[in-house]
Amino acid sequence: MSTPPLRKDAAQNRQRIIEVARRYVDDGRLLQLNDVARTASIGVATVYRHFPTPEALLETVALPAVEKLLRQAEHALAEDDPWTALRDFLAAAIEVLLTDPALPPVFAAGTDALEHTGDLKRRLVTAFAELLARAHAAGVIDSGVTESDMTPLLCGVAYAANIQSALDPTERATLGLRYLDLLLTGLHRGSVKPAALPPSR
Amino acid sequence: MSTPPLRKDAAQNRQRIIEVARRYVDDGRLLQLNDVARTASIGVATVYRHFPTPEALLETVALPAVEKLLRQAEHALAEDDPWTALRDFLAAAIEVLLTDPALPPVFAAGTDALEHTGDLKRRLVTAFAELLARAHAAGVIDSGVTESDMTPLLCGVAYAANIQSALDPTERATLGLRYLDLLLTGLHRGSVKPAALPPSR
DNA sequence: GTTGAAGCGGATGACTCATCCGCTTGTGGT
DNA sequence: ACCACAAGCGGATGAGTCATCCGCTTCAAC
Repeated sequence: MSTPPLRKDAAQNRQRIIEVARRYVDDGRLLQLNDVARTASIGVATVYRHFPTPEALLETVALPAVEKLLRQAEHALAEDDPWTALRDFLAAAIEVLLTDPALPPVFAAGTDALEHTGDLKRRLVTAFAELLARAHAAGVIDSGVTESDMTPLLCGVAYAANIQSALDPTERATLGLRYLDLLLTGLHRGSVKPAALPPSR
Repeated sequence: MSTPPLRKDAAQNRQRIIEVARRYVDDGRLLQLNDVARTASIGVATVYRHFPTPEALLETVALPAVEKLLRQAEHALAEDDPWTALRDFLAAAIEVLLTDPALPPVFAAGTDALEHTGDLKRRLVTAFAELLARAHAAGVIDSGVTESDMTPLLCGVAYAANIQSALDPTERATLGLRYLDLLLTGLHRGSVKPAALPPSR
């Protein structure tokens, strides 16, 4: 189960591959393993050994962002008001989803389809479920909405904002937050209209 | 501008190609022009002549569905209550989007990127904008939502429902309607909660 | 320094893509 | 009925991508 530590040169190569891939993703270029190998001046086989498929590589590229999000989820769990906690976390998630092009595919994939991120994402989903459960307990959210609805809905919001491909990433993030606001209004239950999201941060 | 009518055999081939492609789409197979050609027992070049790219073919496959939707939009314009009209049309759209796998790409593409459907889709968007304008005029909808938000939001809802890939198409359509309901609640403005969608057409 | 395991790389065969061009067929004119 | 020719056909083919295999190199434990 546990992999023995990588040889020094191997670890270096792996790192290099990830860096190059990150540039590809940021530039919106298609991740092609042969191509990445050439750019990194590394043998094709080496790349394939570390990452059998483009998806696996993408996943690894996305990993830091998932970690960051997980920290934010845990931070949100410290917040007192369940609605604020949920809302702020969702906003953070949307922002990251729209800022880092590596993330949406990871989010859209089923937890178990993920080789490298699976565990991490499961933890994220758990924290997420907890936030949702608290909101439910407080009665501030539509009771028909389950935990398994949240990831798809989040991806849907991100997807919607991403369709406006003419916009630059920042504008798209803003749009995404606006769409999230719409969704949140739909989700919210309670006597008062939920406060709109703060201007962004 | 106007193309001279196709030779009889050519028209036949074209039709055959579309039929085969339709099967591909319905089965969720990837549309590969060479592949379609082989299945249809038609030369590759013939396929490429009629449809230079898989997208063009897909678009043509989607055409009847777009037409159907356009009719529904026009039908909705006959409805008295602006909110009901908008809501019912959106529900119909979601249902079609989730039922016919050829449609989402066409909807997600910019109106002008479409070779064969462009005109039709523009008409659809126009009817759509009219429905939205009426809702705005009646003050039953969030004033910040513009016509150009609607297609993305619709695609987002469809996308969200489609992520649950384990579900069969019918269940996914139901889920999509539920998500649409959430969105509609977010969109709606007025003293009373909007009536939920009827149980499905 | 030696040794064997871990890792490397690029040549290569399988496969997909889309074009080109010599041949066939439908059609409009006589 | 026949002809002429434009419209259309098809598949062979070159360009390009993908992923594997295996002989060679390098690391690190002793």
